[in-house]
Amino acid sequence: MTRSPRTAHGLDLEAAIRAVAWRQIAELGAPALSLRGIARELGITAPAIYNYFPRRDDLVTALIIEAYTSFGDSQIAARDSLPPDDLLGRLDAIGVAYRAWAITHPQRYQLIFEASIPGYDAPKMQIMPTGAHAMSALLSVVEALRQAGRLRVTAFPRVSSEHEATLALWKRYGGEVADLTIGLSVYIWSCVHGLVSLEIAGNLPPFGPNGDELYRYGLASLAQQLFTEAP
Amino acid sequence: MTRSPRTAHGLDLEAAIRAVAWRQIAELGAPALSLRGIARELGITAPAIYNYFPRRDDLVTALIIEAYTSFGDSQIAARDSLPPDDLLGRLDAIGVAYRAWAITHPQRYQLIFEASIPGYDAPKMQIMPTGAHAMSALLSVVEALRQAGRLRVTAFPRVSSEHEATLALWKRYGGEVADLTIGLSVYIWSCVHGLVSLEIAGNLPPFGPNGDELYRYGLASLAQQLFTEAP
DNA sequence: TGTACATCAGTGAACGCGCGTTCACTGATGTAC
DNA sequence: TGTACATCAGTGAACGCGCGTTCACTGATGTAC
Repeated sequence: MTRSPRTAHGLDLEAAIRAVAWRQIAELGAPALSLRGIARELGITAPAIYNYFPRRDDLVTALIIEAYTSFGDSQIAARDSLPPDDLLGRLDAIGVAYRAWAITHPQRYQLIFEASIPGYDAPKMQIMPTGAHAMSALLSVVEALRQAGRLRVTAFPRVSSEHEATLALWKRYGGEVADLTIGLSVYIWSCVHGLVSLEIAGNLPPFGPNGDELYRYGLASLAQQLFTEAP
Repeated sequence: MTRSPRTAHGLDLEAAIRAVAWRQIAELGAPALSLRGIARELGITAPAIYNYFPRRDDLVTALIIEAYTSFGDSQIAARDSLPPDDLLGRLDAIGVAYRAWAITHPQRYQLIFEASIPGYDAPKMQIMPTGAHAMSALLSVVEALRQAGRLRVTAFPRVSSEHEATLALWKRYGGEVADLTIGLSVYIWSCVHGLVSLEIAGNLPPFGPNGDELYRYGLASLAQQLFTEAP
C-alpha cells in the first residue's frame, strides 16, 4: 500500500494549491499568479509547493490542462444532452454551454484562449491533447452534419498543407473528420469566441444583459448560414 | 516663447519613451512592461521618466490612447479609400484594414482589446472617446446602409436601456446613429474580432497562411447575411 | 557683449516590496524487526 | 507489544533579482540685465 500523502490541512494539498491558484486568478487575473501568494493564503511556506510542482510553470500548465478539461467536459455534456439525431439541437446546446462556461469562469477562459503570463511559455505538445479534447464536441457534430449531407457550404477555405502534423493530431483526438469539418468548426469557433471574449472583457459596451440575446442571434445565424434543416 | 524640451538624445524623450515601450511590449507582451526596463534601453535612469509620466499607469494610458488612435486612423483611411456610395466596398475595406492593423501590431491589438496589465485599471472616461473614434468608421458605414434601406435585419437584439449614458457617449463620438446600427456594428465587430484574435493568439491551429482566406470568407458572409446589394 | 541668475531635465542613491528558487534542517509518520 | 529506523512533507533562512517610487542633488540651458 502506498503511503498516503500528508493531510495536514485536512485536504490533499496538491488540490488545495490548485484551488487557491484559481481563486487568485479569479481575483487578480492570471498574470498576477504567484507561488508565494498561494502559500501565504494556504498558511504554508512557499518551498512546500515545490513538493507538488517542481517549477512555477508546472503549476500553470496543470491549471491550463485542468481548465481545458473542465471546459471540454461541459462541451461534451452539452452535446450529449440531446439525442444524436438532433444535430442542430446539439450544435446549439454546445454553443450555449460555451458561453455559459466562459461567463462562469472568465479568468479560466482568458487563461486558455488569451492571457499571456509573462515568462511562461506553454508546452504545446502537453496541452494540445486536452485542447483537442475540448474541441471534439463541436467537431463531432459538424462532422455528423457533413456526413448527413447537410452542409450548405462546399467550397471553404482549405486547411494549409504546411500544418499536416498539427492537423493529424487534431484529427486523432477529435475523431476522424474531414478537412472541411475542421475548417467549418474553426470558423464557428471564431465567431463564438469573438462574442464571448468581447463580453468577458467588458467591451460589448452597452449590451449588458442582452449579451445573451446577441449571442443567441449569432448562434442562430451561424447554423442557418452553414447547415440545412433536418430533412 | 516656451522653453523647448531638452533634446539630449537627439529626439523628444517623451516620444522615445513611448517608442521603446512599444518595442518592449512587442517583444515581451504588455504585462511585462516596466519603467526600469525602458530606462535601461534608453540609457537613462528610471526617475527621468517621471518628468514625462508621473506614474507608470499614465504611460500605459498614453500607450492605449496612442494605439486606439493609430487603429482608428487606419479604419477611417480604409473607409475613405472608396467612394461614399460604395457602401459594401467600404465595409469590406474596413474589415480588411482591421485584420491588417491587428496582424501588424498584435501586441497593440491585445493591449487594447484583451490583455490586462496586472495592477493597472483603465481610466474608462479618458479612453472611451478614443475608442469610440476607432469604431466610428464601422458605425458610419452601417448607419449609411441603414439609411439607404439596405438592412436585411429589422428585429435585432436591442441595446439595454440601463446603459443609456454609455450609449449616448458612443453616439456622440460616432455621429448620430440608430440603436439598430450600434447593435449590428457590435455584432460585426464581434465576429471579426473572434477571427483576428484567435489568429493572433496562434489558436487558429492549422490555418496558417489561409487565415487570410478564412477571414475573407467571414467578411463576405457577414455582408451577405446582414445587407442587400446596392439597388 | 558679458555676467549673474533662475529653471528644470536628468542623476544617483536609497526605500520597501514581492518574486522564484536553493538548501540544510526537523520532526511526525509509517515500517521492520 | 515495543523499539529502532527510514522516509519525506513542510520549515526557515537566505540568495539574487527587478520592480515603482522618493528625494536631495547637479549642471547645462536659456533669460535678464
